[in-house]
Amino acid sequence: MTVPHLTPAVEAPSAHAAFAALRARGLRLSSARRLLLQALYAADQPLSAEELAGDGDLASAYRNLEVLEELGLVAHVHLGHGPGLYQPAGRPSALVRCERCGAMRPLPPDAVDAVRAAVLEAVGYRARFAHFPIAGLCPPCATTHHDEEPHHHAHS
Amino acid sequence: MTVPHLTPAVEAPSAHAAFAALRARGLRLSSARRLLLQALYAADQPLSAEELAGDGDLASAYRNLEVLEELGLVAHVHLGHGPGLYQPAGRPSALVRCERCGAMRPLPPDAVDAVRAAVLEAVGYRARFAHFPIAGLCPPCATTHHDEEPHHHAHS
DNA sequence: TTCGATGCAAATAGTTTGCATTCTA
DNA sequence: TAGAATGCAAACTATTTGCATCGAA
Repeated sequence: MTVPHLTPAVEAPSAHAAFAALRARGLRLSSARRLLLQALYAADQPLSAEELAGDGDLASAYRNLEVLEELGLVAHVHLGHGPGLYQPAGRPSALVRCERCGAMRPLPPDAVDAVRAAVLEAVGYRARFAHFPIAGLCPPCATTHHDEEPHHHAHS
Repeated sequence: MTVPHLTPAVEAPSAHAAFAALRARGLRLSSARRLLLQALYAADQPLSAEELAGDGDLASAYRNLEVLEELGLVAHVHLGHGPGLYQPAGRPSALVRCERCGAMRPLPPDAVDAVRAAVLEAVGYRARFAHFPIAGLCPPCATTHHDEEPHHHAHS
């Protein structure tokens, strides 16, 4: 097991680079792993273990994602509800997510810095948004009357 | 069902005030509900449905918490993993939580304002920390070597 | 004496684990 | 061919739902 909480990211820029990183660590490149990594790098958004597993075994997908995360090749995010979502390490930055319609947007680095500074000064914590996005309301949802329909698909 | 996302809080200041709010809505004050509300108001920290249910039925506890939340009497927070935690509405403010040891601290209002302003300016979202705390590392955990033991109990 | 609320059981979603088998290095 | 990784089944946690019974108003 040994799940390091702050693994220094290996950050492979592509599926093939990730293959190499795997071999370098003495791990084996099985077809399941290859497919999973290809799906991961091909996606332009974080995907669930189930989506990444495709037709393959879900348990294996979770096991592989865990390994890849320990290696620092992969990172996951927890949205409000639903499954955790995975993506290549390095991409995450900080996300802001609408609690009402689920719309997500990356928070620009300077804003991240401002938030970090405010939190650090106030309580001494080093804020991290890699695993949990900042929750809020997007402009349309914030404007809309509170008892109407959400603008897209609803979450909590 | 009808789970409003921005219920204007009724905010009863005590268990008895909550009893009154229930009756005012034409709802019944069962013993299960009384016990749950008493546990909720007696606690100085958010508790899980299981903790609040005690010896009583878990399903009923969830059902009651849902009702109480719709009424605006109760609010819940999602920590990293584990069950959702419930507390009387009005208390939540914004929490900062250590991803490593789980230590939580309230974020003072001026810091909350600073964070909200930064997020609003950057992406136009109205940040809310009622359901999901800000994740980060507390001072001791941030200092500690990354491969050592967490300072308390570990989470993700 | 209603109908709201309960308690138990069973279903669901997301994730993890045990274990015999398969396949990579 | 050793042992890493797989695939299937079963266990687990958090939560929800169906339904017959009970009890508060």
